[in-house]
Amino acid sequence: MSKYVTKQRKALLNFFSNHPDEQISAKETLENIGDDTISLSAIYRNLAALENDGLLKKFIKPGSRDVYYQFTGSEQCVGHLHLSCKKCGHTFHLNSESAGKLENDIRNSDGFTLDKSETVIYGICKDCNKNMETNKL
Amino acid sequence: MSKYVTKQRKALLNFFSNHPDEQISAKETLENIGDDTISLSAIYRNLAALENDGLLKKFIKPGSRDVYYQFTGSEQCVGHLHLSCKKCGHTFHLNSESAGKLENDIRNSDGFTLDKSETVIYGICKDCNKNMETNKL
DNA sequence: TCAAATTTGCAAATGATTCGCAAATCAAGG
DNA sequence: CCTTGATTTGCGAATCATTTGCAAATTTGA
Repeated sequence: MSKYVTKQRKALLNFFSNHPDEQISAKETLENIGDDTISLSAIYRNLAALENDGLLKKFIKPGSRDVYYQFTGSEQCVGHLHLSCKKCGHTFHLNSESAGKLENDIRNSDGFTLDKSETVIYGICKDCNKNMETNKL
Repeated sequence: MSKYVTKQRKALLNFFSNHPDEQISAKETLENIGDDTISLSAIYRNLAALENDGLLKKFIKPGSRDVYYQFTGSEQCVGHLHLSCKKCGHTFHLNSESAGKLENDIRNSDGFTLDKSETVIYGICKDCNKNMETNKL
C-alpha cells in the first residue's frame, strides 16, 4: 500500500513504537508528535494506510463517542490478544497460553478463525477489581 | 435512565428484538423501522439511552468508517460472547462452554474480569473459511 | 541530477451526531 | 377521562471529526 517513507509516516510509526498499546485518537497522535509541520490530513491518511496494512486497530471505547487507534504491528504486540480495561483504560496482553486455548476452542467448536489483531476483549483489570473491592468495604 | 415508554423507543426495541444480533447503523435502524413520523434525533437519543443501560453495543467494524449498533439485551443474547465474521459480517455466539473457559482462564491468569456484553471477537466464520478454501483450489 | 510516482498541506466539502427549544406525549392521581 | 408536571420529540441549526481535490513538495530509482 504505502510506497514512500515520508517524514510524516516515520513520525507516526516512531510514536507508536514508543507507545506500545496506547489507545489514542487521530488528533492526539498529532499533538503527541508535536511537529506542527505535519498536517492532520497526513495523519488521517497514514492511519488509514496502516489500518489497511493490518498494523493498526480502529475502535470505539464503550461509552465514548471518539474513535481510537492502537498499533498492533510492533514485535511486542504481534500475536497477542488485547484486554482493555473499561475502568482505567489500560491495555494488557492475554497470556499466550490462554489465547492459544481460546483460539483452538473457537476453531474446534465453531469453525471460527480468530483474528487476534482485530479483537479487543473488554472487562475490568486486576487492579481496578481490587480497588472496587476496597472501596466497597 | 429512560422513564417513559414512547412510540419511538418501542419501535426501536421492537426492531431489535425481531433482528437479534443484527449489526446496524443509526440511520439504517430508522430506515428499517420505516416510520417517517420518527426522527433521527429520537433514534440517536434512544440508542444512547440503551447503550447507557448496557443493552446495546456500539462499535466500528474493521475497515469501515461507520458506527454500528448491536442489541445485547435480548434473552437469546444475554451472557453470550459474540463472534463477528469480517468477511460476511454475520454474528455468532461462542458456545457457552468455550466462553466459560475463556472467562475463567482470563480471571485466573490475569485477574481480568471479562465483560461479555461489550466484547466482540473478530475473525472468519466457518462458511467463509470453507469458501476461501474452495475458491483457492 | 532528472522524471515519474507518491504524498503532502491547505482549505473546502461531507456527513454523522449533538443540541436548544417549543410543542407533543406520557404516567399518575383525582 | 381530565389535569399536571416530567419527559421526550421534531425540527433545524451547530458541531466536529474525517475526507477530498488539487497544486506543490517529496521520494525513489535510474
